[in-house]
Amino acid sequence: MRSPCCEKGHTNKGAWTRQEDERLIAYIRVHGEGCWRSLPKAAGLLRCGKSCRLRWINYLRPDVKRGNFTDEEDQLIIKLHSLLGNKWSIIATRLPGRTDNEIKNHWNTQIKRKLLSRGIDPLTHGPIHAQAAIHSIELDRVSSTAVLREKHQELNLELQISLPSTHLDSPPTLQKIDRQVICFYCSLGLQNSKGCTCEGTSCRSIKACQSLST
DNA sequence: AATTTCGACAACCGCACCCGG
DNA sequence: TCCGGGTGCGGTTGTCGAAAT
Repeated sequence: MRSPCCEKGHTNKGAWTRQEDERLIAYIRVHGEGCWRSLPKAAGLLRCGKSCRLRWINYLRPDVKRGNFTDEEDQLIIKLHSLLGNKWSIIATRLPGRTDNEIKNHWNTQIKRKLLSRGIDPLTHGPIHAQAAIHSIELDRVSSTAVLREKHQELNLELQISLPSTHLDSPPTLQKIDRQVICFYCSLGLQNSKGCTCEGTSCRSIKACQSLST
């Protein structure tokens, strides 16, 4: 059994106070980020390490951009979400100053609604009426799975999460740039990401990925 | 003016992954 | 190779202020 990340009985919860914020900022200014587990005690905070990390990353970090999202940012989020799904941390790396939590909240409260109002399914990024078609087909118990498959093909639904048209001639996660095959994640500048498939390809080294992605 | 509803966002929780021993 | 601690991620909940009734 894993020990809990903190002694719940001795930690504060809920909104952070100004004093707590100041303590955390002061501590990280001196000691830097890291070792979140021991940070609260060292900084004199009655908080769990996770809570400190979250507070710092999402709110106190000096490079956090606050304020409304621009249309350009919205478009980028929609585009990245259509490619990556709910990989908020990866999406956040493409929006300087924005945190994964902020983007996730913005998606759930605003972008989702915006897409729905345009008749676009926020999950598939395809038209909503096509989703309804799929649903009705799936409910059709009389049909065999083979028939279902046939129907899906007939519908030619544009519901697959696919690469932008410029990448359509490439396999799902790989695309060709300058005649070298690099993985899709690296092409987005996401070397080191979990989805990176460069392992075992001509783009094996991170250096290679970085030089190709720039 | 009081109450209710809704939206935005901060924070929490549990799980999975990574890495060192 | 396995195990356990630390950390990060994504889903969910809680809270608070604004708008509506």
